[in-house]
Amino acid sequence: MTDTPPASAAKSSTISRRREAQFEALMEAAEKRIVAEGVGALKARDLAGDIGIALGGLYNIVADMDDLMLRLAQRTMGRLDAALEAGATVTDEPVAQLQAIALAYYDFARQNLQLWRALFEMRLKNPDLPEWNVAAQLGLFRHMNGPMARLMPDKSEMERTLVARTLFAAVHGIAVIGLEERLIAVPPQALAAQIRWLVRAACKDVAS
Amino acid sequence: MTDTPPASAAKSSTISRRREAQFEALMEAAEKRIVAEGVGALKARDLAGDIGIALGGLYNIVADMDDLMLRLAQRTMGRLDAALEAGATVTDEPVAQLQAIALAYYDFARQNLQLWRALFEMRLKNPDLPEWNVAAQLGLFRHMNGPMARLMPDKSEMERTLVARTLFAAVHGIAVIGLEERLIAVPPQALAAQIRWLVRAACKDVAS
DNA sequence: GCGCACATTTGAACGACGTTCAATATAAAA
DNA sequence: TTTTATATTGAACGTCGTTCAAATGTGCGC
Repeated sequence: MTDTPPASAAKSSTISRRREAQFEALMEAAEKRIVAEGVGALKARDLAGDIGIALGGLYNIVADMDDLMLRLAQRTMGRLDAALEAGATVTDEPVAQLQAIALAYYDFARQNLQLWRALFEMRLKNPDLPEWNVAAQLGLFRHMNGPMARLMPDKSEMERTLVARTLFAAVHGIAVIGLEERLIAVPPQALAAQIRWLVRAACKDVAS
Repeated sequence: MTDTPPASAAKSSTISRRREAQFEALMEAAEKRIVAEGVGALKARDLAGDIGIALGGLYNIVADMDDLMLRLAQRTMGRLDAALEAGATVTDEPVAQLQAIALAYYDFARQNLQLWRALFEMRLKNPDLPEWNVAAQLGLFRHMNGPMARLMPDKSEMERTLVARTLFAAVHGIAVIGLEERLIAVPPQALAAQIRWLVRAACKDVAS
């Protein structure tokens, strides 16, 4: 039994229709619970009850809880990817584009707080992620390729991706610290302004 | 039984000498296990065995596992604070000082990877932290006050702390993403260069 | 309709976990 | 020594993810 990719478009035989429906119901139930109580509140028994199957039946839909969480992460990253895509297409000035992507990331995190948190807070028994999950993560950076190429046309691609990752990571850090409710809250608008400023400052310095 | 502050310097009566020694042994055993296997591998039974007491005896030393982890976090933050302090005193040029603090943070994270990770990865039953832990977190920012004041003398203090937090968060994000071994590794030296660059770029832009 | 092979679903049971608490051992006081 | 307070113990409890033999359901040739 190998690692099943998220969506196998191969055979839609009626046999697995039921399974797909169960899987979808499971995902939605899990997302509801995460949104309501955080990723730590995901319990096998609760989920089985939510979708009306016996406890053991969960393991016919997903391999285990780690698998469940990785699928959820995949969904969330899919939505995040769409949000970044939308952010990247509102303008075509490179700096403004990078700012829009950064703000789209922050807005997504804020409006999907628990699901976004679940991306990092899930503690898997097996520490190394399946390739399809790593690929989805790395795929998020692709939205920066365009503006980065126009911003630093003389630099090597390696250097560009390094800078892109640094920018992305910095914005991620600002979101993480800023949305941590255990510390003093900073107004969302002020945080957005900070993100805009940092991206602008970094771009100004790096423009070759 | 109220929340006990980390170090009560009040009475060092011989009565609690034993307890202090047990506490110290417990902390060291816990840190060893975290360093070796990560914070997820902390088990009450293992720790009790490590320091030679019965399982139930743990709850005479710490209130519960959450308490244990918060104490560990306090220790780690103490060391981190010292590392930042040391970084801040190698020069007195504001930008270089901020860069040094940022690099000290990154170096600490790299050289104390698992303990540093435990600061964020611990999942507590009770989500809100005790005041002494929040205070320790916020205290880490104080090393930036000096250089920030010299860098932006005309801005309000509120604005300065906001920028300081943004910078800190950005560096934190770079460390988090950079030290995540599940993604493609970036050489530590390159990451350090990125941190230096970002701090420099931000300071250049913000200098009033 | 009947019987048979196969797939799916079930829920009791298992081991690991954090936590509790009556029983026991140890130390202090009288 | 006897009595009282304190510290330690480890069996037991509830919760968790996971397993698996048994029960139930499904499709098919006759």
